[in-house]
Amino acid sequence: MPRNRPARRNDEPLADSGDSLLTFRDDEALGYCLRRAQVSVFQEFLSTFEDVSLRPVEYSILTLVHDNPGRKQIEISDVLGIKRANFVPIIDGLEARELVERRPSAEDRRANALYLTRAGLKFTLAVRKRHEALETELTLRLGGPAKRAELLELLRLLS
Amino acid sequence: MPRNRPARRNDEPLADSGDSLLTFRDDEALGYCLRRAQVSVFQEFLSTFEDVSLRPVEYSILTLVHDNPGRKQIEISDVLGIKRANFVPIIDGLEARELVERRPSAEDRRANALYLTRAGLKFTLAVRKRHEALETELTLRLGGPAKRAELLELLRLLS
DNA sequence: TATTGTTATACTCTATAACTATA
DNA sequence: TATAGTTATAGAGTATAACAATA
Repeated sequence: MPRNRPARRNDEPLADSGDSLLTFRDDEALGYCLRRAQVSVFQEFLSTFEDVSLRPVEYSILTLVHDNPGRKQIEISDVLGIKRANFVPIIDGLEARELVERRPSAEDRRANALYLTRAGLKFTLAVRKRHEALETELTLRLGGPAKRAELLELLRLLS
Repeated sequence: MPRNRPARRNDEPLADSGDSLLTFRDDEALGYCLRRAQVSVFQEFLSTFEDVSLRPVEYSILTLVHDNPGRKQIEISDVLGIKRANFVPIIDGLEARELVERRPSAEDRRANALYLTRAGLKFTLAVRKRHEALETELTLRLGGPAKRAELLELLRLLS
């Protein structure tokens, strides 16, 4: 949704002038603030990886296939909460870029086993490095690793 | 995105059995955890207000118009980060439900001033009550108001 | 019968361009 | 010339149904 106004106190009266700020109770609502932070961090991800055309979901798939080579499409898509029907064109894209390979599964001839190509491995290690730098930057903004851990803990309570 | 697996330690080795859990580094990544929590809380919002067909964006608009009656569409949509073109059908819907009214603006004949109808006011006060209950429930899950404030503070640092 | 990958399709969200009527 | 509201449209993301091959 957002990209929003500087925060203001909700208990301040609304001035009468034409272009005054609006009172906005929702900027203290958990759902709204979660959404705003999530969109902001995702946009930061997008601009960080713009030059290599990498979306968050593709990054997750690459790291997942890297750490779990040979898994079926359905196993990878399940972890990410992506319907198998919607997963197909995403893998199509990664395969067209020769980062990921579909190979017939040895145990189940219905299934595709997913692997990183050599180029995919190199790419994945590189973007993972950049992702770590992004996490470090965000951690700094939060006030250090303890604050980051605190945030992750609280987010987990809502998930 | 998610609806995910029980958390596990990323440093545990991946077992060889066919249906073992996958290693998933991203479940410690800020962006991913933010997204998961946001989706979860939004889904909770949707099921809470399912019987009155209220989406988060509509709730925000109603409270915003309630607290700032007579504002132009562009002023309300700007606060929420919604393009004015996309705002039109949303207001169409709220107007069709007779919760919100477009009235010609006194000062600017290009603009629509937005107001709650009598029914819209009643509806807004009712859903605001239920929203407060939802916030209370989430606050409980976080471990109390101090934890909630902590979370909001950390989210603001990322926004 | 059930599952894997796939196609087709639809619905929501979001983004842009262009039009009109005003300013 | 710029702005408010509107329309049309295109792109993502997400959801379901159905089919072929295989379990």
